Amino acid sequence: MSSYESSNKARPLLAKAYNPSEHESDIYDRWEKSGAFTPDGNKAIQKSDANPFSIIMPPPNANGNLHTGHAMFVIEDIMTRYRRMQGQPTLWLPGTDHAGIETQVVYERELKKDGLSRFDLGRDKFYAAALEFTVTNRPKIISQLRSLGFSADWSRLKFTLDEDIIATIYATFKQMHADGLIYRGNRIVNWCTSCQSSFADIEVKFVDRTDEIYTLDYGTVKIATTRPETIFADAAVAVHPDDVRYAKLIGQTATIPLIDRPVAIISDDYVAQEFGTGALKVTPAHDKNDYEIGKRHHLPEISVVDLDGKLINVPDEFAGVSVKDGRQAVVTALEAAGKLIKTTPIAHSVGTHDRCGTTIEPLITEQWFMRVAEPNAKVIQAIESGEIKIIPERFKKVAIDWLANEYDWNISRQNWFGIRIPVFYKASSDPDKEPYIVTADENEAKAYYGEGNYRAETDVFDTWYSSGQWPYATLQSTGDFDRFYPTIVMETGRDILTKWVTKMAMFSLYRTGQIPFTTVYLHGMVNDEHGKKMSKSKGNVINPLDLTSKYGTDALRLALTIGITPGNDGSLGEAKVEGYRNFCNKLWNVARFVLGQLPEGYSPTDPQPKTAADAWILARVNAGVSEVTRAIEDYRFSEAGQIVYSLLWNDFADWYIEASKVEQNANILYHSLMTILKLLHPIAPYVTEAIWDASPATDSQLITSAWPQSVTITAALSAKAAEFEAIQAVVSAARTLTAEEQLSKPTILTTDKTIASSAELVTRLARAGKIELVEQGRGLYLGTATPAWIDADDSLIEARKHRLQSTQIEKEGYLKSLEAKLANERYTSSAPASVVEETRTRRDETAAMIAKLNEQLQTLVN
RNA sequence: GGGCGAUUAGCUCAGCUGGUUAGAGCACCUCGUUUACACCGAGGGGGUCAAAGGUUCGAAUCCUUUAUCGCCCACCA
Repeated sequence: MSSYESSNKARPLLAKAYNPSEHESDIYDRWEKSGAFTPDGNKAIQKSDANPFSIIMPPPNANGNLHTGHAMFVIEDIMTRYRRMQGQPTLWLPGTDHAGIETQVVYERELKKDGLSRFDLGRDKFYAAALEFTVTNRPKIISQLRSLGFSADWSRLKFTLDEDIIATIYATFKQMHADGLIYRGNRIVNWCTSCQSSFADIEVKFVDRTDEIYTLDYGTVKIATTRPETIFADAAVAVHPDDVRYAKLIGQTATIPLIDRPVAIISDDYVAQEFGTGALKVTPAHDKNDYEIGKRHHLPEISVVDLDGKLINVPDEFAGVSVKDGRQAVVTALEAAGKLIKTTPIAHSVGTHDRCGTTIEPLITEQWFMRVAEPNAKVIQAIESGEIKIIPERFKKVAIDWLANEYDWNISRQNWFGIRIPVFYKASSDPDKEPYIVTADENEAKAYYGEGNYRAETDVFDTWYSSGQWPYATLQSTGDFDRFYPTIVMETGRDILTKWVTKMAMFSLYRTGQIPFTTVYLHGMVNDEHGKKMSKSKGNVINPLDLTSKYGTDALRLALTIGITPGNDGSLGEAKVEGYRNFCNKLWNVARFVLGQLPEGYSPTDPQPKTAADAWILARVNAGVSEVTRAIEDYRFSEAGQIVYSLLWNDFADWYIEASKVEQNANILYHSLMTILKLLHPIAPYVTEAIWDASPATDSQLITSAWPQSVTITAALSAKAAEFEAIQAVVSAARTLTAEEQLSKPTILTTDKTIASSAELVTRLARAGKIELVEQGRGLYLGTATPAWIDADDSLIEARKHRLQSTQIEKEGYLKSLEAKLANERYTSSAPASVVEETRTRRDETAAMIAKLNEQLQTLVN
């Protein structure tokens, strides 16, 4: 029985080199048209008891361009393709993200070209226009993803602003609100004056900067500050309760310079005695910590910076000035008033908005918050218990630490392009009505408040509030929830572990009572060829599409798989991709050879080994199957790639194909090639499919062919395979000697009948003239376990004398160490038996080689 | 300030729970038109696994300390 189906569709591989662009788009179309990307596209090989496999693709920005981060989705494709071939119902669900604030900024730039701003359009029109802009752009990123060969089910493509997705977000908000997890508060938040919105703590990036710290005269005390422009917002001066210097001042007042307003001197543990003067000006409205102090001491919250970053509620001369200019002006005024005691440079870190780099202004504004403590606790439990597994494991701690320490989450944003928070406020002051109701339906608001008596919330959700619900929102929308939820793997960059992955887990446990995925696989960042971070300013940004157009998609995919480990940064350079292009070409030519050898009308049958080489390659391929399978199952994709690489090139091409030029076994050639194609297909889908397509004996596509199974190798087969290994050792040694001594067609002598009986094979592989079976060796000993010599005259032996001697010394040293090891009883008793046994074998082999070397050197002495 | 990671051949990196004389690709050197492949073949050189201690029969791998680089977190104005 053959595992291969028959057909006559073979198309010869004519091109001498693999040309990716000739094949890729055709193949992709064929895959997609056949339905292979859909969950039951592998119906023919689907096992009835197989577990469904699903991955949700992290949705790229619909307005964005493909970068190396997206290219890393190749890991997801590998898993998807592997599972599909394993006969599991498989779903890789793609989507795109409206990317609220980013898109808004980009689209405003577009508007600016026409001399317009978003205010010219108004909120609703702007939203509609930005949405249209996004929908128009979306096909670009999708086609870029497709060009990378990603076998996602595009028929299920979702968008973060799809109506049903939004409905899910609304339902979650409503439920959370009812459960008391959501509240509205006038609190200090991170405000970006450029984006005109508040942001979550995690979106604040601290950058190290050197600024000036000013020591100011507050009358009774001196204070140190980096923000003199906010002195007008001071509500108190705080000192540490244990600070003897200030003990008697507590309860008295200090005087804010320039405006001569007295403020209380209070004591609070927060103050660091050793910092500055040990006295802190407390500005509740413009500093997060001061805000907390203010709450503890019931201090007034005086705002002196507005939403545009301009000074307000300050003396006229500073009003309306930016924070930066205001600071300078205030310093000048302080100096003139003799209140500036000193100015010193200080290295500190300043919060900036991670998207636009603008310095964050802590301001008090009305925002929506979510209480995260309780929901997060459930996530921590799921991670700690291992219900959610994180690869690499060390990120478990990162995730847990983050979840345990997260403050209430500011979920509202003031940008315009986003999902509006489903709330209506009453416009009148009717005391009988709630100040706001939670609903997305305006009719409800109308019915509740009465026509004209309500207004809609204008804030939108933090983008992570909606994307955090992506797994179940999408699957519910496509009708796949029951079959594919929870998903199996979430594969994403380790940089959004806290921002996104933890949120998904939190929302999912809250809404579905289940984890959203069982395994989180985190990839690191892709750096340039020197391991340096890619950045526009350094000009070392690599565009994956430049590489694929030059070297083919498979080459890029291999480069992003091999040599890259989870959680660690990897490097990508043109040379690496070029190397894998060469590999693809190697495979192509191997296939050209193999397919070219098959007889007319060839129909494969089960491979039966005849020669030692046959047995050897069967064993190698079989081992490859089990190793690659295990590596993929264990998420060791780099190793999986390396194993196939070496199997194809070092084993199959370098040895077996060469051997097959002496004695051919079509079934084994064919079986080996087909198996390698399957093993490589998840990583390099195009070239493998192209070759599969040209193979004579199948009418199905490789993408939906069954993953190979490894079998138990019989003792007889492995004995036969060992014969070939002996041949390889002799051939290699002969080659080395031939090359080093620049011999031409030397004669190989051996006392081993098996080697001698493979005369044609050995001579061809070793480029030897001939091989003779002899009773007694002569000439130059090859140093192999199987006795073999190069027939040589004394001058050559003399020339090799030093080499022989150094080899002898080296071997003897080695032998000594092995013997010492075996003499050590603690070694023989505590090391595993197999390890000890191996040591014994090596000792015996080494001893045998030394004996022959001695023999050889003996003759030289004479 | 705390935490994490990295440090292995000239370069970029593998090396799973400690067990052959430490690997790969590229680069380098020497040969080679053996018709599948020069996007190739054969051979070669190159590493005291950052340093110092420790645990162990055995350490690149585990522990401690140090150094350098990188990342994350953090409320010191």
